[in-house]
Amino acid sequence: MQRLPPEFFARDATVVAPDLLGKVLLWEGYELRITEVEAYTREDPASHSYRGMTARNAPMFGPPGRWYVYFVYGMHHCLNVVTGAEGDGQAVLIRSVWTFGIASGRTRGPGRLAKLIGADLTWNGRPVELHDIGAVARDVEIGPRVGITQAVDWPRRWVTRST
DNA sequence: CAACAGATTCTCT
DNA sequence: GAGAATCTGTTGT
Repeated sequence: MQRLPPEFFARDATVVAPDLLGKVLLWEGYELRITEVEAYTREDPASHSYRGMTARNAPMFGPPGRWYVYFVYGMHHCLNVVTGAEGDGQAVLIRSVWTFGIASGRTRGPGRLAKLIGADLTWNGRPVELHDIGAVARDVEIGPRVGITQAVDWPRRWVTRST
């Protein structure tokens, strides 16, 4: 079990995203293994950072390896990891994880994941603690992202069925 | 300032 | 497939 170093996140979101599959987030003593991610970069029309920095997306322009949590639809929080170099405005959205312990299974959607682990706006800018347990994600599929209307066809979503 | 769309999810049709 | 819950950012009058 090795904690991912800052250098891990200081790469392009499209490179970090697939590399995050199989990595582990420790929460309340349980291992949450990442199974679905999406990459968002500055030149992406669907990215929050596309039109520059605002109060909400400011964490995306901060140093990599920190959390970027935003509130959408007046109801849900979404959990992202800032990537690239400071000022790049990149992030990887963590859409779902595989839970062990309580009830093993795949979480459904980024909103439910954030609620499960209690992620909210106070997480913004805090260092990310993810671990490499040596697991290799298998059966990785690349496909279109979810819930957007711009650049829908950009292959920037990665999913693995392995646990 | 009003209108609308949005990196969501649940419920009913 | 449509609607609700209801916050944030963008665009237009």
